[in-house]
Amino acid sequence: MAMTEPILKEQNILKQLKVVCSLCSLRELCLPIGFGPDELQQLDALTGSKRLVKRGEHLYRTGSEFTAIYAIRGGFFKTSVLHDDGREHVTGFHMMGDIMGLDAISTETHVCDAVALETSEICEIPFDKLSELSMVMPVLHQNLHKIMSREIAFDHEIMLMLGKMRAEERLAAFLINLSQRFSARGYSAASFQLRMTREELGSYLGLKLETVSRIFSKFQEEGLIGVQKKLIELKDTNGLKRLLGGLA
Amino acid sequence: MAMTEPILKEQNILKQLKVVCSLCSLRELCLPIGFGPDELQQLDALTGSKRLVKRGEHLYRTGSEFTAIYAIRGGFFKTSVLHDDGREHVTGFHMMGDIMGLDAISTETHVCDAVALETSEICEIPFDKLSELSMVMPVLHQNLHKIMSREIAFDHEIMLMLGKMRAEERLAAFLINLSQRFSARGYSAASFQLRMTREELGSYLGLKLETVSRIFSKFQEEGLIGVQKKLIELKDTNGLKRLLGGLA
DNA sequence: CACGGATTATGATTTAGATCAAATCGTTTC
DNA sequence: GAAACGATTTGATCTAAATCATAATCCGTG
Repeated sequence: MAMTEPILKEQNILKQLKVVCSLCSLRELCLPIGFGPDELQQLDALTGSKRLVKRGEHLYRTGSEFTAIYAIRGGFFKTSVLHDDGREHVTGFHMMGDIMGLDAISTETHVCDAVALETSEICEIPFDKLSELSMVMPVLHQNLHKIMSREIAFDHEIMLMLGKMRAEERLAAFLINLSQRFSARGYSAASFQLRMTREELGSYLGLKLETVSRIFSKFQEEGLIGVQKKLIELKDTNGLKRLLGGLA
Repeated sequence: MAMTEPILKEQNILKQLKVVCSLCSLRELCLPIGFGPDELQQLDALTGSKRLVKRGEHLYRTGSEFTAIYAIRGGFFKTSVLHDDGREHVTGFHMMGDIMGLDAISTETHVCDAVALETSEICEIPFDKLSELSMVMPVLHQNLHKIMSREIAFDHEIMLMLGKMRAEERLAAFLINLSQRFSARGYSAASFQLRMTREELGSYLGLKLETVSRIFSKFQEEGLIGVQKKLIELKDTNGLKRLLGGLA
């Protein structure tokens, strides 16, 4: 066993290497964006541990042990922090191609809740395995760095939004960003279904649900968007961008 | 040359390896916190490229090429985003032991300005060299992951602050956090000098400078803190923590 | 050390968004 | 299909913080 195990391990690593190479060609470690259907099928085949998370279910919870990061194959998640007094703050919305759980590497404990807003499919990437692989695959940990770096830069944009923008600017910025993210994934940039409630959206934007609702109505009156409950249609994207003025 | 270069390169890497090993023992890659004077001296000796940045000078600017990350040896920095219309948003304050520039890995271009708020000393860590080294030093890139992960988690806390807290809560949270950071570095937790203006602090907290000033006065009246211009004395830390209520 | 610009403190007023309230619409459940 | 609950819209009022305004103070520089 002492003799065979290293060899087995080597073979195992090589096999995984191949897997991850494909993954990487599949656009930077599951992550970035814009999977075609073919690529998704590849992804399925490669990452053995695929899992279904039903609407309302937790992918992980604050305080639970960090063992893996998660690439979203399809569906929609929110991440949030819950407080003693019951208040919830939504820290992000995550969709196909996004990676979740990176903020837990430092403490090895999850620091937020991740909840599926619709039934979703994720691939679980055990972090120890990923670390092992990145040692023999420089590209892999370069990509991991990039992913985390991007998240930091994006968070700074959100901080800017929360700290400097007025309510209308925040909602406009959100709609434009969401539209771009859908578009990058091959969906319509002009028309999409919101997966979160007005309250969750308000929590993310630092607004109350009534304010979100009012601004949706106002944007609709002004012909900027069409709103039918959760179905949003961007009718005048440039108009929305103009709202942002000097910001973003 | 084709024969000797690989050997030279190998030697070079080994030499740097030693450097970085020491760096790591020096508390996770320059970074974490709490350098003693001895450790700092070691640090000086190890990282050849030490640099002085005078008060008001830029360490890097938005749009400039990303070549290195920076470990602060001493001093104080702010990072900020500047907008077309002249508005500035401060995204963070950074002190001894902090690492700056990680948000630029993704785009290979800096996405914010870093300005010294007092004359500061930094060690520049060329990123290509660091990447090279992390390939032969797993610990190194694990630490890099941890550092970035921590930054993401911290940013989420700031998002919470900006999105959910009232002005007094924000300032209380800021003072407590700053106190803890000073304390972790061996300085007094109860008494410290602010390096930023009320305006910069307001920008960071999503408040106007007048509001910051008023709340400082209010906290002083209530006996929570002492304020003499930039010198802050925490007189009732528990009182400040109580202000945060359920949050943080 | 005196000048001038930056920084801070504080008062008066305004306002964006929160809060309170109620009606409507959807959707899940029995 | 009716009841019950959650989500959304819209209106009326309130309030925390912004804005406007004016001193007072600090600090760098000639």
